[in-house]
Amino acid sequence: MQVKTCIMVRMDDADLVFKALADPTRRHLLDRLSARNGQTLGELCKDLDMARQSATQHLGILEAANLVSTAKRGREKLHFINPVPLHDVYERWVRKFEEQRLSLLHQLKTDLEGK
Amino acid sequence: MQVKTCIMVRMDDADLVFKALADPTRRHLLDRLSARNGQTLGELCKDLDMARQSATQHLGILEAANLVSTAKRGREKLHFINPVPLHDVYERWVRKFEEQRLSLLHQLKTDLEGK
DNA sequence: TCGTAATGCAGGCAAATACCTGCGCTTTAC
DNA sequence: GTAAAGCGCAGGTATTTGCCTGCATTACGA
Repeated sequence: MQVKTCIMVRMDDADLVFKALADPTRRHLLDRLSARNGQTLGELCKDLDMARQSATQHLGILEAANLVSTAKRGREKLHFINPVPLHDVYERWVRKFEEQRLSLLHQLKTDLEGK
Repeated sequence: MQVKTCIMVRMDDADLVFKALADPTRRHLLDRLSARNGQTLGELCKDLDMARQSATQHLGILEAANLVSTAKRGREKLHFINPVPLHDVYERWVRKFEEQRLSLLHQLKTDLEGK
C-alpha cells in the first residue's frame, strides 16, 4: 500500500479569506450578493466588465474561502453569500486591534483631560 | 512646457488595507507590533526567517496602507501600529455582512421555533 | 576618526495572479 | 430533435508579488 505525501502547503482558513478579500472584483461580487442573494453566474457577470470564465475563477476563490456557497438549479448555478468566515476573521483577528484602538482613544482622552 | 501624464491607477484606501492584510507575513508583523509597539526594523526582522530587505518591503506596504507609522530615532527606525484603518474597513465594509449574518441567524432561530 | 551597526536603494528572478481564448458538455425551449 | 442558453475545463500570457543579492548611506561608539 502506498500513501501519497501531501506536498501542497496548507492554507489556513483565515489566509483564504484574507486573500479572497484582497481583490476588488471579489469584494464587488460579495457586495452584489449582499444586495440580492442567490444570483446566477450570468447575472453576476453582467456588471463585471470581464469574461465569464474570469468571473468563474473569482467565484471559485470566494467559494474556496467559504465566503460563497453554490447550488445548481437545472443549467443555472446559484450563488449565496456566507458571512460567517468574515465574522470569524473579525472575532479572531481584528478584535484585538479594535481593543487597542479603543485603549489608545481612552489614553488620548485622559491625556487631554489631565492637561 | 511638458506635463507628464499619470499612468498609475489610484488605489483607494480600502484596497490598500485589504491587499496589505492578504499576506501572512504582514499579518504576523501587525501581530508582533500589537504585542509590543514601537519596535525597530531589526527587532521585527529577527523572527521572520527572511532577508531584512524583504521585511522592509512588507513594512512599506503596511505603511502605505496606513496600518503602520514610523519614526526615526538616530539610526533606528521605529514602527507603530495604527488600528484606525482596520476599524474603518470594518465599519464601512464588514458591518453590512455582519448584520446580514445576524439576520440569518435570527431567521434560522424563528424557523426552528416555528416548526 | 574609523569601524560597525542599522537602514536605504536598485536590480533580478521565480512563482503567483488575473486576465484571456477556444472548445465541450448539459439543460432548456421551440 | 435541434438550436441556443448556461456553464465547465484546459491552456496561454502579461502583470504583480515576494523574495533575493549587492552596494550605498547614515549614525553611534571606542
